[in-house]
Amino acid sequence: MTSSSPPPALAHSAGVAHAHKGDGDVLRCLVCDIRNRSLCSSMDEEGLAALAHSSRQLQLPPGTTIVEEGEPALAFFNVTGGTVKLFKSLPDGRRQITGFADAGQFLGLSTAQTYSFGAETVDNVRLCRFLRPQLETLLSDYPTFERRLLAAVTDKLAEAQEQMLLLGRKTAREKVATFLLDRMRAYHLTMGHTRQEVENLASVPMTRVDIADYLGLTIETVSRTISAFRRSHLIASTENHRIRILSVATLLNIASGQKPD
Amino acid sequence: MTSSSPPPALAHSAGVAHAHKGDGDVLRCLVCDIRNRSLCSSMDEEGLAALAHSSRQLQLPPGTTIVEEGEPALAFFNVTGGTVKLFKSLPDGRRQITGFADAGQFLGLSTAQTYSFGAETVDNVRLCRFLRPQLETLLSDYPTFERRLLAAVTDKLAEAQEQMLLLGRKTAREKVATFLLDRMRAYHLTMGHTRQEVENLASVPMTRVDIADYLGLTIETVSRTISAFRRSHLIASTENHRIRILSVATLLNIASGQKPD
DNA sequence: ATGCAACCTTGATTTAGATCAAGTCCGTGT
DNA sequence: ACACGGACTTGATCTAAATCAAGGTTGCAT
Repeated sequence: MTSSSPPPALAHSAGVAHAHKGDGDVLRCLVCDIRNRSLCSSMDEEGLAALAHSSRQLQLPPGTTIVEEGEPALAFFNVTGGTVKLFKSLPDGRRQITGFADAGQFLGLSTAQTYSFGAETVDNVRLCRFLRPQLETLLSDYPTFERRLLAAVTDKLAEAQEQMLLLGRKTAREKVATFLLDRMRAYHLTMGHTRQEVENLASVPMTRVDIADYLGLTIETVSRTISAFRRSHLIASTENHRIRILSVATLLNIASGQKPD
Repeated sequence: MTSSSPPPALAHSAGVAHAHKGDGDVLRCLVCDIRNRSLCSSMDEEGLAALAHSSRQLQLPPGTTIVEEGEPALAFFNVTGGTVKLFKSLPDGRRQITGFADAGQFLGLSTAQTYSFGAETVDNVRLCRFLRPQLETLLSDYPTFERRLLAAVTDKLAEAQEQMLLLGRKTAREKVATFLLDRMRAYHLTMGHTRQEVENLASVPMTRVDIADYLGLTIETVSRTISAFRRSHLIASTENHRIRILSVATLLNIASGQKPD
């Protein structure tokens, strides 16, 4: 089983310290470059002003705690840059990362009074924070926004089901192949569709520990499997947490459970 | 890896054949006994009439296919009796059951044009079927219903994250203990809270194959683990797919990852 | 009441991935 | 330039759960 070292755990207040003023700039959401890949695409110009008014923008360094398991669920977040990991832990430190939220994804929804999961930045992260009462006002005032959120949560649920299939029934090899393809898709989504066929890059800002805790493996198995893919020329490492995928088709076959290599 | 034999796979039409007329009885939802444990609790009397008008009630025998992976997502369902299993499969037949939907639970939400999962009855199931356009009308006409659905999907997502922790990081023993406690809670929820402390029963209508495919184990490991619990007097088998839990506290300890037995 | 088929249990053996154990690589600060 | 620490890789060994292999139980249909 894998555990992570105790996180730096900056409190909410630390995030607030980094917060932009945000009171005057009704334009913030209007000029947001990833708006159309997020919930906010459901808003007209007036709605965007309301969003800007209801939220504060935070800029957080790697390893910052955003949400702590069991703490009161006070806020909802929209990631506008970087990557966040969401996780659940067992008392002895075993940890399962339940997802990575890249730019355009939301996090922090809860019907309970407390969060049932933790969230921490992987790299430098920008996000918009909505306090719960403000979010609820938005949902009531903008039915298209609420409908969009319902669709987004529904998609997250389908993703979670796919991940359950991976965790319960895929081999280490299949898990890693699936992960790399997912990270390629994440990269294409956030970078826009510029030259995606030419590049086939996957962004992997997280450590081996995080990957292992996401796939239900150990870091050694993740490392060995990636090495094996590299030896087979299915992938090639590049600079800076990037992996180039040399054979998408083969990796797709592996990821979906076909025999061949 | 585990696979299931090809299911009987009655088509939608089979379900329709069993359908009640439903056109006249505006009272159906009003008199529904599990209404308050479901989405429908968000509706006033007028809304309940609208629900009855928008849905058809189906009665399906064990092993009936409700939703087929990859088929057009035409309907949404509310389970009013019995237990449904939801699953995803790999091409070679490996299967992961992503959840069991007992009375009061919904299934069939999808933003995609097709279902990304399959659903099949475990025992005798009663459910209400809403076609997509009808569901969308209801969501638009009854904001409290939509809000309730959002909350329900959010809860399902939290459940899915809990299951990812189980699949990725729990031992066989911990998985089975968690499952038994979950089934006890499911039983208490559907049976009302009559004498729950006295009884401590879990309803387990599904086969070992289903349990194994839900927990990411083999049937042999599930069987051995349940036998071991019985030998340790943590549980006792009773008649008819019921298991009596003799030591909830110990099982809770095991389920949450503490060492002892 | 008997026979079949599906389901479940138990035992023996194997194996994928975990654990244990060194290293290597790389970026940062001095 | 160098050494310190964190992240990663690679190899050797171990083990929890899978696989293989019989039986046993149960319930239903004749």
